[in-house]
Amino acid sequence: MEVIGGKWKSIILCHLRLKPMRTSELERAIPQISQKMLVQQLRELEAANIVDRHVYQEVPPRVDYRLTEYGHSLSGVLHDLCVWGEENIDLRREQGEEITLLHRDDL
Amino acid sequence: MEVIGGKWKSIILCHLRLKPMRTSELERAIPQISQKMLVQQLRELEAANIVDRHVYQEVPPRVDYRLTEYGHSLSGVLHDLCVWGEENIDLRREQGEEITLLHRDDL
DNA sequence: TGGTATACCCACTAAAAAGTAAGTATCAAT
DNA sequence: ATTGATACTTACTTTTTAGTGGGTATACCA
Repeated sequence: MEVIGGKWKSIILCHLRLKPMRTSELERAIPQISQKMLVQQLRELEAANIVDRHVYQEVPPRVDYRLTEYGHSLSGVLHDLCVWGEENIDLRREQGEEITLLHRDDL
Repeated sequence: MEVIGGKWKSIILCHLRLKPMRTSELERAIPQISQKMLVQQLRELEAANIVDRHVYQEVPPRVDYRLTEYGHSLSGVLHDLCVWGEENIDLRREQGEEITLLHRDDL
């Protein structure tokens, strides 16, 4: 939980699980996140060796982030959690709860 | 993540996954948690319909907590997360990191 | 020279989560 | 009347996490 906890990490990871993504792509994919939080969470995931920051030697600058091999070892858990979460949301929606979150449409 | 996030919920759930437990048992099983946090987290898990608070009509009072059926649907994910976490800890210990947490010995 | 594009970084503030220490309620047994 | 056991509450403080609004650096291109 220390590694994937917090408001944003699991969401970021769910995106990166599918393909490497650039900063700006992630920003678009997760519109609610601020630049600061995005960078900060990516740094922490990098420090935990879950994602790899890949810099292209180009101008204008280009960077993308991808799961490391170790990060991929989380993929299954993440997927299951995601599936559970979506069922969870469905259940709660059926019970009339209003849920407007970062799920489903983003993932 | 809203349901199982935070510092304590996943730990509590990992215990309850195995068997119903009383307040005092949980306190002993998770020595670092304060009474306040334990009760507070249990209340939140109850509100999310993940755990069920079972009161015995006895004196002195007796209460235990157990996963609801819905809570059990998390059991698999929780287990996988736990396994990943332990591998994670092993890896980091091999690399000389000092980790003193609530894991392994408690679970 | 100024504009564009990308990927940041920094200082500050606000909000949420967690921690601490003490108190409450019940009722039986002594 | 006091103690003991259990399961909480409450008030308060500290720490952590998240959000806001700005700024920086590089280098091409007109």
